[in-house]
Amino acid sequence: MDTKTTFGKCPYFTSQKVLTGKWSLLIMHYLDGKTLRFNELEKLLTPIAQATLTKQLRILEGHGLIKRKICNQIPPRVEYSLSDIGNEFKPVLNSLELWGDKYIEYIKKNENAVLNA
Amino acid sequence: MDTKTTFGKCPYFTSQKVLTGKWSLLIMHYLDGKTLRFNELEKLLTPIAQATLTKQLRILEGHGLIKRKICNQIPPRVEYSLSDIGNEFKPVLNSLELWGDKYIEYIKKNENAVLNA
DNA sequence: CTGGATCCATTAGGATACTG
DNA sequence: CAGTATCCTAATGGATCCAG
Repeated sequence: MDTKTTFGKCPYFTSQKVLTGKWSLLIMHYLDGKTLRFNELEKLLTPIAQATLTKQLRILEGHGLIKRKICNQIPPRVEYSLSDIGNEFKPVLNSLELWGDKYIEYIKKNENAVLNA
Repeated sequence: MDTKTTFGKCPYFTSQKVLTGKWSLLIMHYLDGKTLRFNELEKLLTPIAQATLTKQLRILEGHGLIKRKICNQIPPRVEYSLSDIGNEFKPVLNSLELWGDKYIEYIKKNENAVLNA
């Protein structure tokens, strides 16, 4: 069992491959139900570097999770949105958000515990 | 908004921080509902390197997601299991598994599409 | 059996400058 | 506006050797 064998077979390993990247979850979240321009994503993800955002978007697009629509205009306009399989990811985002909030609470309690110790 | 500001506030950013690591999701999955020894995890995660597994476990433990129980024996026995907050992660694992399987199907269809093109 | 300590190769993220 | 190209640094994963 090597990486290539596992990718495309184990759902966890495959997910982890797809979700690598410091910004991937946030991008998926922001595009959830919306269509955003490069510019708008950049602002939402401040302080992300422009080049970094481009790379992350290319990766997600390469994995088929997001769509890229180019409108030939001056100035250029490029719109990003979730693909079909990207939309299927919504339940993961929801459960992740719930857990993330619980975890943040857990951290706070833990900090207090440390302070009280 | 910088990294420190966001961590512990945005559930997505926080989750991503916690879930970094090539093996974290798989470890969480294997420990879901079970208690496993270092040795057993190592076999399940083949071909992971011993040192890598140790590091990943320390990271997850540091984030409070897993518990480490040391049984003073010869030979040594160390048992890993999910913590309370780690157990709360179960819904994420479930939705992730569902999506992962869908995504694997998607990849297969896509390969066929390419072949038929 | 578990895992610490090193060292190394690869990758990821980002700063910066430039372009249609 | 939405990139591309380049270079740089930090972080990650892993191989190897050693130890209680």
